[in-house]
Amino acid sequence: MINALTKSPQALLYSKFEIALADTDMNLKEFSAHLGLSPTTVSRALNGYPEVSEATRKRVAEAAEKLGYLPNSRAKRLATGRAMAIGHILPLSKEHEMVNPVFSDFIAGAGERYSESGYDLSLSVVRDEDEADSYRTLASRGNVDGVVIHGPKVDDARIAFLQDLGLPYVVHGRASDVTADYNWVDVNNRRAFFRATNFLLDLGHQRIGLLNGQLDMDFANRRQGGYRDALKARGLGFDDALVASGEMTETYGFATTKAMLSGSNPPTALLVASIIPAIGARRAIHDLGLVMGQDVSVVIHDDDLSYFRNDGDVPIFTATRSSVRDAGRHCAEILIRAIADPARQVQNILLEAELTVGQSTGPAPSLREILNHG
Amino acid sequence: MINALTKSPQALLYSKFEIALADTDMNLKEFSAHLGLSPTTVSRALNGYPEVSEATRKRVAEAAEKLGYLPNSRAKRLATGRAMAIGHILPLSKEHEMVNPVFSDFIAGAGERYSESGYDLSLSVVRDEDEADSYRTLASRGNVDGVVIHGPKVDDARIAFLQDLGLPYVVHGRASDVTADYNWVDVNNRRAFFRATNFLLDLGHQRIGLLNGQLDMDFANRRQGGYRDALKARGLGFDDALVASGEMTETYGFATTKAMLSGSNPPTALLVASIIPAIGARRAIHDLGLVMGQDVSVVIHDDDLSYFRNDGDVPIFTATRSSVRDAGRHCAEILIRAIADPARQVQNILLEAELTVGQSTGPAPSLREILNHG
DNA sequence: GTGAAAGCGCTAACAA
DNA sequence: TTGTTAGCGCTTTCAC
Repeated sequence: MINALTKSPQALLYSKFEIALADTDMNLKEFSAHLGLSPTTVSRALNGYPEVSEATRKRVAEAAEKLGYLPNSRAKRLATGRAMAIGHILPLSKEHEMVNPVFSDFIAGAGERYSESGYDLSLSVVRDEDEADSYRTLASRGNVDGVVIHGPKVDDARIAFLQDLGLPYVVHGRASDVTADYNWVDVNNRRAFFRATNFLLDLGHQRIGLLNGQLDMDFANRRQGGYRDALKARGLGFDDALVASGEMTETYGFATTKAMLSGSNPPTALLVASIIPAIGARRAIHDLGLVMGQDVSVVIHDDDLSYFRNDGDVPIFTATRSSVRDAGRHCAEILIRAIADPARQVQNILLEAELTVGQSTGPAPSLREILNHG
Repeated sequence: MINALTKSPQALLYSKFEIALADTDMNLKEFSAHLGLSPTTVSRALNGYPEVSEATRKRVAEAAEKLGYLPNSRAKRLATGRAMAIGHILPLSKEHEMVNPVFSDFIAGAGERYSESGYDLSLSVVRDEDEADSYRTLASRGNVDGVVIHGPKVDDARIAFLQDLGLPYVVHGRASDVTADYNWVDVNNRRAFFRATNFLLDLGHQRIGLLNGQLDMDFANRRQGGYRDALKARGLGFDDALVASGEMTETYGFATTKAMLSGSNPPTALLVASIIPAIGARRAIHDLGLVMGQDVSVVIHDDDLSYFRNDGDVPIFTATRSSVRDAGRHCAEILIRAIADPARQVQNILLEAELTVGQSTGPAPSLREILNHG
């Protein structure tokens, strides 16, 4: 097990890393000479080509393992013409420097899938205004074989752009105003908010405030649609004073909640689109001397509460709990297939959100009951 | 400005992307032939070699711009033997699937620096137990020129391992038990918690609860040291019942706070190591019928509150506010230099934390005053 | 100041 | 089933 070839005594202390280091880096030519085979045969054996005899393949695999031979990926990439990397572009605007935490989870899901297929995940952080250039450069220099589009706007320009570029892509989310067919993976935001609104309507609320994200973002737009549809289905109108949209920060939640509840005809319930502004909302309610879950009912939606894991003992409502990580995995899968077969039909995945606490159908439970996990 | 070479009519609609697409991908041979120069000269011109005449350099640069010639990075990487990529490994353990949101900000900072120097950021998500293998593979296949170590443990094994591997690296944080010299960028966690504790001591508190992270993590260990030192300096002992450590979730903050405040000799103040458990702590205080900032003083530490931006109108205390993004930038800088000059002396950067609300020195303000931003 | 030629380490036609 | 040969698109000696 332990092989102290080039290891320092210190490194030997750590069980987790007690594996022999490769002697010295070796290339295919040397490795194949060592085996008395041609580089071609060895390459074929290692890459699973069918024309290699099983005996040879086994011998090669064992020797590679034993000698620690790993093909140089730079050479492989040049020879095959494939980058073996997927690009994720993280645009950073000057106004909101904030990075969406959900991004981490998505990346984690996609990353797992990539490594199964030997793809690298190439992350570029670029200013908003340089985004187009980045895609072009990525494609032109052959740095990536495909990209994932994050945070699509309602009329996102990147889709047409990448289509023209001929670079395979998947959209995490959708762009409602783009009519073309393209690969996407999205959560059913409309339905999630429809149900969350219904949940509050079932409790008897008539005036429900909505704390939404920025409306140029497609997901926020769809969420508002779900909210509006639920009200409409009960014959209730859409009151502008009860609908806010903005960047989802704690400050936003605080200010908006305070303003709504201090208004002339305040809402009796709030539907908050993310846990972050909900923190601010909770504070605002408290500051006004009101009690959450009594004076004001609150339903929180969040795409992924894993970080805020509450194990059911914290009475915040989760209108939906869809796994962002799953979305990442799906995007990766679709993209890997699209790269392998560019003529492939586009694929769309619509993930349904879960209602984790309470039910939006059946007899309406009292808010107190739900707060006590009834 | 607008050049519709190969663009679809649809793409033309979007002003942000109204730049001509490169005709078709062109290689150095074609490009240099087009210029009536040898590939060698063109390569030299583009890479800033001194022996090229200014006239030629200018002509080449302009033609490259005009024709949209970009060198193929796969070929470049093979020829130079450099990956032009930095690896970040994101270990994912089975128990806590959670991805640290701070990671996003760090990555953003580092990424900006990387792109200035043409480096890619290669992000690998691997299971905890495969981490060593990942480093080895990354190095051996030549996928990256260096790596950043995240979340070091007190006696982190990766440092010795990478040292043996000969792969340049920087540690984001430190490993207290590792005596060797190595590149690191860290925040002065000890001092931050020393000051935060003093802040509460100055307000007259004698029993201060600490909600800390997992103690095998180096940063948590140092934080506890700062807390302990502050108490010691006032002749106060360390009460085990007042010190908790665990994964920083909302649940943890809720349960720990409830337990501490329900104890026989409860604390009058809490020092919470992150905003996430602080959300749970706030709830627990409220559940017990206590008022935060009156019955219990709370100081929150957080490495980066940018996401929870409170603009000073939300009375949570920020004991420190160091920019994780800056740390990322520094790490990138050090690593890029280390790659360029492997014989370079190690570099260490210790960032000081800021106290953004209140002061830990001078006359102690009343808690009410501070809550009202006095 | 410029060019010709030989790699970088692999893959993939084409032969055998 | 295995080997020979010619690239992939750059960089980089070495010669002019």
